[in-house]
Amino acid sequence: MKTLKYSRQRESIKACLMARHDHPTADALYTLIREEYPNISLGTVYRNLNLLVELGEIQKLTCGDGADRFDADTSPHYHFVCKHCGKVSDLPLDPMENINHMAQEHADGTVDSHTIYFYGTCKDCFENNYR
Amino acid sequence: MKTLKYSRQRESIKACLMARHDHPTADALYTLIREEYPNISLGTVYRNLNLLVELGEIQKLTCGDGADRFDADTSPHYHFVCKHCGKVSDLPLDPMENINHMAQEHADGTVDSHTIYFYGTCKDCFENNYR
DNA sequence: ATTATATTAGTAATTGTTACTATTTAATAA
DNA sequence: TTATTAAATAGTAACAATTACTAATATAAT
Repeated sequence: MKTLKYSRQRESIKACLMARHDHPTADALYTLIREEYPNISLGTVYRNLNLLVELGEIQKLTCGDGADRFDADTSPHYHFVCKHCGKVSDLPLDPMENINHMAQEHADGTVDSHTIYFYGTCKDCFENNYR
Repeated sequence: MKTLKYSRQRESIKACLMARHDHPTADALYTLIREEYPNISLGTVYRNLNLLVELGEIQKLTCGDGADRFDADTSPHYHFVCKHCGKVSDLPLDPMENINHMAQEHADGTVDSHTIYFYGTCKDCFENNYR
């Protein structure tokens, strides 16, 4: 079987993601990590992010704009996406486990999870007249 | 200003999408429409789909797997995504307007809409032992 | 019919992401 | 400590989804 081996790069990627609350894209993380590891490759960032997702140590966010984003907080929670600047922020709203059961009643299959993205205008964009 | 001009292709794209309930990707629609317009181009399909989304006549679904999907039903409703085969189906669950207000209380901005995707295993995949 | 402009087909370019490969690194055994 | 094995890497190429470009065509208005 395939056993996991330590890698400085992977540790750095995870540490970097944990230190942030802005849900960076793979490319944004790549730029950040290159300050510490100037010749890390973008493929290494992607590979490790996907691996960490598989291990359940981080989660991937697909919120409709271009690139996927990553979140070191794996507890169930929701996100708020600004339609103007694309910023994604955590929404400390209690997770609604019950809606899986509500959906189950109408679904043609077994429901076991859900994602919710809320869309609107963030405070910054509102104050700056939507940029 | 830019005035809209009729196009057979656009009509065909919309009609084709309205006739389906399986939320096809742009490429899937392209294949379907080529039966009627054998030399329509993929770019035309993408351009018109995006235009129809802007006009509010259809909606785009981004459910995390590869390509975006399109839905001619613009009324607020939710979707069920099978984690095994990727099939996306409508979930006739009453839209929860109230959760925008719930989110509003915790969001750093103005919330005006949301999307929910439910994930699980569809009946077909379950019966076929997950393929 | 003439004109103006939106739309198109076809193609090239871009973006986000994954795959490939020779080299390096980490874990293990001798 | 050195030798062995396999995982991870950097660098690059390939890929898939989507958008941009352009000359030709279709639509609407004059």
